[in-house]
Amino acid sequence: MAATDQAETAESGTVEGGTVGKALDVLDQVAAFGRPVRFSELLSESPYPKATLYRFVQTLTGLGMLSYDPERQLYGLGLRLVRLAHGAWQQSSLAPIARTSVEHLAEKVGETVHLAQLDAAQVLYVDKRNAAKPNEVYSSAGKVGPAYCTAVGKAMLAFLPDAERRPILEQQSFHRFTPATIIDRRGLDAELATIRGTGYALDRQEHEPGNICIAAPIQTAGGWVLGAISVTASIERMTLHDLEATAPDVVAAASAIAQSAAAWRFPVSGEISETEKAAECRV
Amino acid sequence: MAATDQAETAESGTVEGGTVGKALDVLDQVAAFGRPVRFSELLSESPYPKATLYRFVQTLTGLGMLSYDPERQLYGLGLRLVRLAHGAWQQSSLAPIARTSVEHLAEKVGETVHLAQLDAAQVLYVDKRNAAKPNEVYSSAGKVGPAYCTAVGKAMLAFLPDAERRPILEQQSFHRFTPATIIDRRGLDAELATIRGTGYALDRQEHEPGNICIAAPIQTAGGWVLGAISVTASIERMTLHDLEATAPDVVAAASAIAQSAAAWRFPVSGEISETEKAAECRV
DNA sequence: TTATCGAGTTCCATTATTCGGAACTCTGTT
DNA sequence: AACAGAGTTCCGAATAATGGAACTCGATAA
Repeated sequence: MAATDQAETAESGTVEGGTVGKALDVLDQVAAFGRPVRFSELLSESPYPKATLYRFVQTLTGLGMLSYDPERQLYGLGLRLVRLAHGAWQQSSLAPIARTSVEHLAEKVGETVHLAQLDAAQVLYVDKRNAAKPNEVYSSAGKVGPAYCTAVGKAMLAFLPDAERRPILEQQSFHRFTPATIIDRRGLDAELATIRGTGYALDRQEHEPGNICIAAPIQTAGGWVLGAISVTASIERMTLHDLEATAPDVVAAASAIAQSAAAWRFPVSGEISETEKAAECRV
Repeated sequence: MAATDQAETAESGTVEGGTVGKALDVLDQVAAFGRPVRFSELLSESPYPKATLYRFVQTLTGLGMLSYDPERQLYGLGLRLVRLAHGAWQQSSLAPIARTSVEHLAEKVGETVHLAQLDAAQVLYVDKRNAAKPNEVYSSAGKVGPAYCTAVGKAMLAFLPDAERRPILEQQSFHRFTPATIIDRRGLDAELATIRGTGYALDRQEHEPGNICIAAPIQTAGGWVLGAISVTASIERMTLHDLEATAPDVVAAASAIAQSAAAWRFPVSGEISETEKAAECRV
């Protein structure tokens, strides 16, 4: 479940000594509860002494990063985060660039499509499209999942340069979600090699019983992994074999996104040409 | 457009002396650009000296709040924000609670429905549903807009207690977006009084030319303003009169949401017993 | 080739902020 | 009336942030 997934790698507590890092740890902690919390609840799980934690919580509340309900004395994540995340989603995620491709794929295969990126050893879903009931987008954007047992996660891991993959693998907790979950490094290494061979990754009910997925990595021309796109199906409606038949579509979607990304990134830094100057002059 | 809206009240620079506040100011600054930025661009608009700003940017990048593209030397908002915002949206926004009502309303009136809350003197859109093309949800969640010239903003302002409304009004910049925009305090006060009379607010192309809206506040039994829900239409498809005919539906949706919210807030914390119930009634 | 310039980065003594133990205030309980 | 536990405030000590200045690196000019 979501709560379990989150707890998995959440403990990688910031190695940062700074005040800002500590404050963000507190935010993460509130997020980990998944519901508004009492001060004492936080305190009991916090490495900080009462007065210190209290100050943090006060500061964060004052800054809008936490919300506070004085009635019930409950702290929750603040709306300012939603505002900031909107920008993050637009600027740093593949979602806006990939939107058309995601929709295309969803319509073509008639199943749920996910777009994901790596964030600190975890899979972060940044977009989702369900052909049948095309809603609930936000319900998924921002969710996190394990990298070692999801199709998107394995697709990304497989094509990562060794130097980057190693530290990420070391942070995985290898929890057995289902009987099919790969829970040892050796097994995963083999799986990743296979994926490198075929060009796409499969999730054979490794994360959630009854759910199978196929995913392809989104890579720049230079081989840099930007993210992954996947199709999810229920075993009640599709066999793994059926799903594998969509591989060409998934791979095609992934490379279409990669191309859009390349086109998008080019003019970004290009020494701010005339076009951008005009737009920028007046603020 | 969006950039303008944001710039309006964004300058309310944190009055906080703390390090965390300053770091968040930097985040806001990056957000204000609306695109990845060079260090020097930030520096030129920052109150901090080079070394200080540099350290902030380094820290934030290390913490995942900013992303950095070494290739092009550009900083953007980081994906960690997306992760946190997911929690914020679920915990602190009305969106999950209101979802059914929002969809209901969208289907009934066949136009775009917005759900908004107040965040630091600005309107923050937390959900959206377009009956025609039921997508693009995230494209709207997290967006901000002016409070004084949107239907949702005015609906909330009108029903806020005096003590809360006053400081918010003082932070408004009263920019004239269209000829219909109300740009003086007196005019706005009169408008708010009218809204208190009718129970709903109208936007007569005050923010965007060609767009009209109707909104109702979402209030607890005790009169606390939680947010607002609105219907947006284009003048090409609907007259203001047509739109006003939906008022009962909008108001009904708002009160349905308020009721769900009340029900939701009760069982929130496990060990709250009889003692706190009394406090609740008095809101 | 060498000088120049600006962007980005590092250093470190000074300064201001954060830290956290302990004491205090409420509110509800024994 | 005494107690208990959550939440809050205080203040000297400990720590982290500050920012001027110096340095590196590329690119452009002389």
